[in-house]
Amino acid sequence: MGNVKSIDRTQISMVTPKVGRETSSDRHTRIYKTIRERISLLIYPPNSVIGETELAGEFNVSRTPIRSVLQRLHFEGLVEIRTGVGTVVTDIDLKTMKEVYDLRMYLTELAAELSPLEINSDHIQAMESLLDRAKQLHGSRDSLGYARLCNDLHEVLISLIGSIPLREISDNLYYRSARIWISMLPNLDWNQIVTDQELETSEMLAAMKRNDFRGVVQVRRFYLHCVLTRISDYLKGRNDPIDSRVLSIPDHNQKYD
Amino acid sequence: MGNVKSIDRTQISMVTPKVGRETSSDRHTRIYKTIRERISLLIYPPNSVIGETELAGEFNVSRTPIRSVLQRLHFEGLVEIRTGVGTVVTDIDLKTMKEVYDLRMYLTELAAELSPLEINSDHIQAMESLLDRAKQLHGSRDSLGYARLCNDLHEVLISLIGSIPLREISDNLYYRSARIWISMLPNLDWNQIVTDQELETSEMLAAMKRNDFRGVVQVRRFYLHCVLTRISDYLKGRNDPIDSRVLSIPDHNQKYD
DNA sequence: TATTTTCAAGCTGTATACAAATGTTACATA
DNA sequence: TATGTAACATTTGTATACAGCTTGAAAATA
Repeated sequence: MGNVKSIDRTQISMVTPKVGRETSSDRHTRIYKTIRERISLLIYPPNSVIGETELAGEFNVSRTPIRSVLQRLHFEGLVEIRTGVGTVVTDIDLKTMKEVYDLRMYLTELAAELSPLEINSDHIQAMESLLDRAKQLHGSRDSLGYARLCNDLHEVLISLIGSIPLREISDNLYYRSARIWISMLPNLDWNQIVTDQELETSEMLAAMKRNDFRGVVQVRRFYLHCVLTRISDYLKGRNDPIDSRVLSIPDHNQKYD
Repeated sequence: MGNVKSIDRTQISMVTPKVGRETSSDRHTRIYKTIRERISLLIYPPNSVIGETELAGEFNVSRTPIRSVLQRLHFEGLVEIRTGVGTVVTDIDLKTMKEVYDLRMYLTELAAELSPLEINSDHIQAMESLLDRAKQLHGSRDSLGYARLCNDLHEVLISLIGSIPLREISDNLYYRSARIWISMLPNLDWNQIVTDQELETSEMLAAMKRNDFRGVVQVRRFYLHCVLTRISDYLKGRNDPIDSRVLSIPDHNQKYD
């Protein structure tokens, strides 16, 4: 066996670089999550252009690491990189949206079958916090707060998925479809939306207190069904022909700044 | 409305660049598929190191486009990029392998439910060709030919999936798990494997001739179940403790060349 | 005036020099 | 002999200059 010194050395070399400074990979993840969140919150709305140089300046790096992040977002379907133009936030067409929501509904149920994790007090506390935030949304029409709430709820739910590949796929599909729902909020009944959200959260919380993951995912599946129905109903209600572009309601064509 | 001339101009500008030279995106896809195939065929075996400079030389580009491809393969879990070391082909641990196979079995059935495409004569012809190739494998122990056959069968099957997100996910999961099965071939009964493959293909072909996509995916699911069972059985039969590394049979630690 | 052409500004794509990290190997030393 | 150390070769990570492409506006032209 090794002596005490060699063990100490190993421990030091394991700890030092983590505490000391941010890894290249860590920085990639940080920038990636930041931009992905901005897309999901419509801070970068669909069809807006986000330039590499601009982001490089903001995060104090060169274009190279930024390009790495943007290419990843491109592979995941969140942005489109056009030569000579810029990196454009994608705008989901109707067919893809339907496909993604259908998939999410199936995979949500699957999450309860494929090695679900134990529900612990941390999860329940997180959900209680989310329920509080849902209740506070009734007053003002805070779309951004609602969007953040959706993201955080998603975060709690995927943390219960034991299968890592399934968790990654669920995460990807969520961010691929979330923005379209948020984009529609201005045209829908705010009180109804917030009430639904509050109901969903409280029913999930109740199921989690019974340690009933299947109950949780059934609530989730029903919620997704409702969202998809609301979107379809709204699109049917509009008179102009649906041109496969869903989000032409606000004017998104100008550059973000 | 625009006159004839302007229409002509549009058509020209749409066609010319596609025919003339390879797009940057096309080249990315070509290199990506090439390297991914090499990984799936064990030309780059698990734990082998593939250097950026080496690939850059082979494909006559600089490191930059190669890095783009390798990062994509990294996001998809096929390689691990280690600073100062190189890009290493990943070696799946037992738990992840089980998770991926379980997922693939569920998603295979889902493919028949979610907007399946029509089975046409092209598909049937392709399958008949695959069946021929399977029959010819009986004589010599051609692992590489078997691996190519598996890849080509996979290609036909995902071409029947109408839902594009589901197709992409299925593709990704296939390449994430395919190598481990190929890695095990030297330790298994060759005739049994080839017979199974021939049977799977012929049953799928029969189902396709009935235009029975559900039949096809049920054959596929059963096949995946058999593969998973074979892998588990083999691992149980070995006496050494399973150390979460599955593929320690051949010596993969040296560099590919 | 309407249309075509030209060109310039701004963006992404690529190549490359250099920085940082890793692992090995030789060497000094207890 | 065993061990710690330091130099070195090799690899990935980053910054940056430049090339190629796209778009829109100005200028030329029918």
